[in-house]
Amino acid sequence: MELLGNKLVRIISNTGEKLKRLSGIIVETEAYGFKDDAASHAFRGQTPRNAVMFGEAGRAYIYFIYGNHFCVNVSARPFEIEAGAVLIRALQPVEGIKCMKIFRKNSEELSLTSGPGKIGQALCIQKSLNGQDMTDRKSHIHIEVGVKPPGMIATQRIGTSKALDKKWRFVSLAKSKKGYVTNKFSSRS
DNA sequence: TCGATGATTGAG
DNA sequence: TCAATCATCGAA
Repeated sequence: MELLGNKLVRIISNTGEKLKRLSGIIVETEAYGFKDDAASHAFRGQTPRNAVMFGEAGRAYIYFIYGNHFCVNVSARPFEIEAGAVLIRALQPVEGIKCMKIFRKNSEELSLTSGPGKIGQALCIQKSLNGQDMTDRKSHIHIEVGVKPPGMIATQRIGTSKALDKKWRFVSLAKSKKGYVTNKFSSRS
């Protein structure tokens, strides 16, 4: 996927002190489409929550799930009419690791951002970031272009029971071996 | 309005 | 294997 290897950057301004910069290399993503994709939030049409998926590409789509977790997406539309987004599932932490550990309550580096909800915690993601332009380096959450990893593989998606035939989960093979990505490769039948 | 549910995580 | 936990959505 296009996003793999790029850097997700989160800038936080707390207590009026200098801006803190948290970032990580994107090592795992999942794509979600429109009406042909039953697992997508956009499947049933546009709602206030998924409006970003129908808007301009390159925006942040932040949503709250399971009562506890924030997930980060980048809106993307493969073709004019469609809606869609790419869920960022895992990062390799780069900047502000110490800070992330605080947000994540002192966990190990490998498990800091190895899951969608964990990224939400580690990067202090809030709903107010929804709709931010992620192509603008001034945004408090944005993408910086990096180097594409050599080995990328596509697998079945995780965490949803719908449209399992679509192999739209993309991971960087090298990073997955190091343990930076979610480790549920086999789903229970 | 009300009830079901989910692109998850962490503990048991 | 299972509970936590709540915003969102669709049906009533």
